[in-house]
Amino acid sequence: MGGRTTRQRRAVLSALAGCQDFVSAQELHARLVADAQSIGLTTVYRALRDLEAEGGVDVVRDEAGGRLYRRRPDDGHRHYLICRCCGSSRPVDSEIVEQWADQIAAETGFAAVEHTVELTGLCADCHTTEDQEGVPQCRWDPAHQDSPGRARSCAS
Amino acid sequence: MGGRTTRQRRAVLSALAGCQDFVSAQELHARLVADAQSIGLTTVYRALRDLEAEGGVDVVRDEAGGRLYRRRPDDGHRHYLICRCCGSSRPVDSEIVEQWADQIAAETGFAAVEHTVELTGLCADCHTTEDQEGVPQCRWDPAHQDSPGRARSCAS
DNA sequence: ATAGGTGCAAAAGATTTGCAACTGG
DNA sequence: CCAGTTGCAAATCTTTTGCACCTAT
Repeated sequence: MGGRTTRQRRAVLSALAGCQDFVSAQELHARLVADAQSIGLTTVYRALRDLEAEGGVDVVRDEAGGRLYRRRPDDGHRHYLICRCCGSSRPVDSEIVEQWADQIAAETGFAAVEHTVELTGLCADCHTTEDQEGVPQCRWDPAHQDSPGRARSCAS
Repeated sequence: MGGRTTRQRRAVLSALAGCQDFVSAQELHARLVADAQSIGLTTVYRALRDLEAEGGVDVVRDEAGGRLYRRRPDDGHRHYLICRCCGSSRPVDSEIVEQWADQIAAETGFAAVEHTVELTGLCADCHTTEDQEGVPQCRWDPAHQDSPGRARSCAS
């Protein structure tokens, strides 16, 4: 990344690397603090903002509109399928969608067409678990997951 | 819609019908007030929240994560191509994406897969206008459009 | 030395909620 | 009548900013 190499930036990068799935700035900060790292929430926000600008992370929004970040694979931007229950995520092949977007661009005369695609569902683990009495309870919504499920998605 | 038929609900529905493009709760409220309608912002939020729950509107998020609403065509949910400059929107054919999403669901074992797709670009009008010196200035971002462009998208 | 980075406290915004007053059916 | 609606003020919550103080380079 462009900026200076500070202890804090390194910590954010490292914490991000330890996450398989999407995390919010707040979550990442909480992890860092829990890991005895001294860093301000503001700094985490700024580091993630910069990383986003540099293309170092992929971003999605949670149901409340908040940003969730995930380190971007080396091979460029990707789209993900995210479990609404446990928060686990996996990149999906989106060639078709990319082509579709290009085609729309050509047909409509719009320029600089960009696309956002988010897939959410319930992963095998989550919908297999016998709690299928109606709608699953844990949701991919910050308000309902003050630790459960999503936790498993990061290393230490 | 389910609830009671009050003057306010009717006004919201009507204002929404007069909009071709996506509007925020705040914008809709401003329009209503400008139109001499007496209605509280809170009420507009509640009406839109209810409409969303009933499937009466399509929703997208602006760059800041805020919700933007648009009356849903009678033939079910759609995806849109929105101009980042003037805010105009048009439904696009997304059959391919729907199928793609279904296929992903089948391949991954995820259940209840839902998708969000947003296409943004610069419409013919906006990128034809000679202001092509570099990046267009007006953006599909609430912070940069305190009236220009987007205005044209609603009737009256 | 010095531009860039930090972090606290405060600001900003969008949306929600408590609650008492109101009203459609 | 009375459960559903309203609207104002106040509360939430996430993200941004002002500013004085640090620190890689």
